[in-house]
Order: sequence, then structure tokens, then C-alpha cells
Amino acid sequence: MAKEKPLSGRQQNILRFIWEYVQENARPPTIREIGGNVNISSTSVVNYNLNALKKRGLLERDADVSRGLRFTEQAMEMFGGAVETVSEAVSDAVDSLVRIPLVGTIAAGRPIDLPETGYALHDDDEIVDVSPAMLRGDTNSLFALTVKGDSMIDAMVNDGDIVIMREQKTAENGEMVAVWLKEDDTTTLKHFYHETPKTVRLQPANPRMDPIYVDAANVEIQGKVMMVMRQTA
Amino acid sequence: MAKEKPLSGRQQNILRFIWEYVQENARPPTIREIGGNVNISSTSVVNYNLNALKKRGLLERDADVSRGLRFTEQAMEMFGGAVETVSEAVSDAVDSLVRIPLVGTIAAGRPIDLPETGYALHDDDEIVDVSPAMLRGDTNSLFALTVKGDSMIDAMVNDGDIVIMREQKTAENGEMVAVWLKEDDTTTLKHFYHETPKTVRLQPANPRMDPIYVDAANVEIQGKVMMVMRQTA
DNA sequence: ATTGTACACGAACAAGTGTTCGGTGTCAAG
DNA sequence: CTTGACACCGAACACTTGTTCGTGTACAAT
Repeated sequence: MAKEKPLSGRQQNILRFIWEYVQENARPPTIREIGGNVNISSTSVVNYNLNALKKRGLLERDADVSRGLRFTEQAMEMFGGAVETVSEAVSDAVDSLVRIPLVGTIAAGRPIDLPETGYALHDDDEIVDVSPAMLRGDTNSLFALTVKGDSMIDAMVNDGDIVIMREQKTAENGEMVAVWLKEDDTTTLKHFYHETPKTVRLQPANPRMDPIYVDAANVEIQGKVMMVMRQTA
Repeated sequence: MAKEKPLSGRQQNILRFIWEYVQENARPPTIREIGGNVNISSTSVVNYNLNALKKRGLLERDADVSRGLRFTEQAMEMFGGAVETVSEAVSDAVDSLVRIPLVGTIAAGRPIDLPETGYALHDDDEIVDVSPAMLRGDTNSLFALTVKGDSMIDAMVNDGDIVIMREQKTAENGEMVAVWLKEDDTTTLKHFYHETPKTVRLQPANPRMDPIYVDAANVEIQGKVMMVMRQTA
């Protein structure tokens, strides 16, 4: 589009006054307040200039209401950094919790039982709220399971603990994963290491316990353990 | 000062409406707009309630100007703090986290080392954010410690875990507490039971381990364990 | 010289908006 | 039963505020 004519001095003064007035008063000025501050004695002239600013895309006007002025985003950018809206400020003030569905249990004797729909949030799911500061990486594909029984003790995970997991079918060395041992009909939580192409080392979290070595074909990774939470009171 | 009467339902609705209106319109509402939205047909009643909110320190009013309302800082804190009288949208977006100072470490070889000032929040403290749903009872006197070493394994607590505790010098049967064993120069986390007036049973969290029986005089309770959190990824 | 546009202005008016008045009803305290 | 405080209400009014009208000036283009 053609280059626009620069704003007149009066129009610049009007914008600046409106901006400052909004900061000080938490409301826009009236036509008469604008006129009084930029030396325009006639409400008609102020009206004319406001309409010109509207035409330039810098203001929005609501007709037939008092103080019916609002800056457009373009004008906000013009002022060199938009002032946050109240809701933005509130959002910033609050860490968004990561809401993780508690979708079931984990026990030694069976594989993890996840819902078919990939644990999308349902009204009846319990939710575990976790601060994002406590989690790393992608927080979108997480789910939580409650531990049943004391078979995870070698992972230092107790009956009733909550395990936060990410759905993941492969593991990097050292990652703690839930693995289903097919031959043993057992789910276990251990640190995973590729020993050889055919052998996997599963290292208990308890450093005083020995690892187990299993055939890679026997291992089905069911998810990565991101976090363990235990309520003791 | 005397405890103030709670805001009436109408007054809460008025505040909520004003808040939402300001966010949407970048200006305060008129008396009539307020009335129309909280089912008050008389401008006089709206005026009466606005004056009551002003009296409570939640609003400022400029006389004889249109849209002469402004929230006070007290009201802003209220909205920012996500309590009962704010809008549902803000309230829903904000779940008050319990902010717990991470004040130090816990290790077997020494008692818990707490700051003299009772772990009041300082700018340089690390904070652990926990959803209140994960905690029971008083959330005001909590602190967090990072576990050093693997000596807490019998409590199924690993090196690097975070323990959320409440300062407490006595224990009910079954509560998990941090105890300092004076004769052994050891801190341990165990479930506490009064066996006899002179004897205490300390039961490991690991059900496969045996309890220890110690002289009550040898035991110094340093806090109750509310929660254990482990980051594994 | 004429025309069109931009800019300017005072005044009047219509509508928006806040304040005041006189009144009613409820409830607790005396 | 009376009184006072609180909450509520419709109506009227005063004032604020935005819009419209008619007019004037300056300047560029024709």
C-alpha cells in the first residue's frame, strides 16, 4: 500500500496523552479531557482527530459510550512494547501446573494397563498436579499410575506411591523405565542399559542391589519414569 | 483490627463482573452496566454496594466522572492470589501452589540443619511447588530437604530425593518422621511407634526390613515427613 | 479564479452516566 | 414493641460526555 502521510503533531500529542492517561487512571480519557490537554477547545476537533487515528488503524472507538477508546495492537507496538493485559499478567504470575491424569495402577504381575484412547483427559479421571519445574522435556504425553504391592521395592518405590510416566517404547542408557518382562510376567521399574545388541541390563535404583541381565527380546518398554511421588502423611 | 464481615454474594459478583469487564473492554463499566449484569435494577443499589466495596478498601471511586472506578492494590492482590472472590476463569486458571522452601539437605551423619529464622522465605531459597491436593493438614510450616547419600534406603528414599517435612517434635504412632539418634549420631526416616514409655519402635518403610527398638531418650524427633518426591528424568 | 480537501472551531443537542431523594423490608438488639 | 443498621428499590435530577451541524481558513490542484 502507499506510504501513509505522517501523523500530525496534534495527532501524536493525542496518542501520547491517551497512553499516559490510561497508565495513570486505568481508564481512557474523555473527548474533553483530551481537548483540554492538547489545547483543542472544540470537542468536534478532537472527534475529527480521533476518527483520523481510527482510520489509520491506531484506535478503536465504541460509539455512544463514554470513554469508548481503545488502542489497537498496532498502536501498542508503536509505543515500543505492549503493556500486558491484566489477564496476561495474572497468567505470568502463576506457574501453569502440568495436569497429569491418574489412569490406573502399576503392579508386578501384569503390564501397564492404559486406556485405549491414550489417556486423554476425562471428567472422571483423577488428576495429579505437578509443577513444571519438577519435570523436564515434553509434558504433553504424561500419565500417572498408582503402585500396587511392594514388588517395586528394588526401585525404591512403595505401595501407594504415584509414578509419573511418559509413554515411550525405547530407552536411552540410564533412563528409568517400566519394563514388562514377558517370560516372567512381571513389570519392573529399573534403569535401562543396552549391554549388547541381544542383552539388556536392568539396574535397580537401590545401589545396594545387583542388576539383572535379560534377553532384549524378553523386554517390552512401557514408558519412561519421570518422577515418583509418595505421600507419607 | 476486628475481623471483617465477608463480602455479600452481590458484592462478590460485582467485583467479578468489573474484573472481567476491564479485561474485555480496557475500561471500567458504568453503574448501569454493572446493574444489568448482576441483576440490580436500581442505580442507587449499585451505588450503595460500590460504596461498600470502597469502604472495604477494594475500590477507588472518582466522583462525578463516568466510569470512575478503579481497583485498589488490595483488590489486585486478591485477584492475583486466586481466592474465593475472583472470577471463576481466574480462579480456575490458578490453583494455589504450596510454595515450600528447599532449605538444605538431609543426610545420615548429622541432624537436620534448619536456619535460625525458621525457614521464612528468602529470595535466594529454592522453592518446591506442590499442589495442595497432595498434602494434608497445615501447609504453613513445611520445608523441603534434599537427600544426601544412600543411607535412607531403608526408608525407600534415594540420594537426590526431596523430602517435604513439617516441623514437629512429637509423633503419633505410624507417622513417618525424621529422627536423630543421639547415641549413633544418625538421622533416619522411619515410621514411629511408642512401644513402652521408655522404648520406641522405628519401623522402616521397606516392609521387608526389620524395625529397630531404641530408648526413647535417645530419640530426637526433628520433623514429620509429609511427602517424598523423586525426579528420575 | 475556482474547486476540493484538510483542518479547525463554537454551539447545540442527544444520550450516557452518576448522585440524590424518599421510601420499603428484614433482622438483631434493647 | 421500638429502634437502629443494613440492604434494597424506583424515580428524578444534575451533570458528563459524545455526536452533529454550520461555518471558516489554508493550501494544492486545476
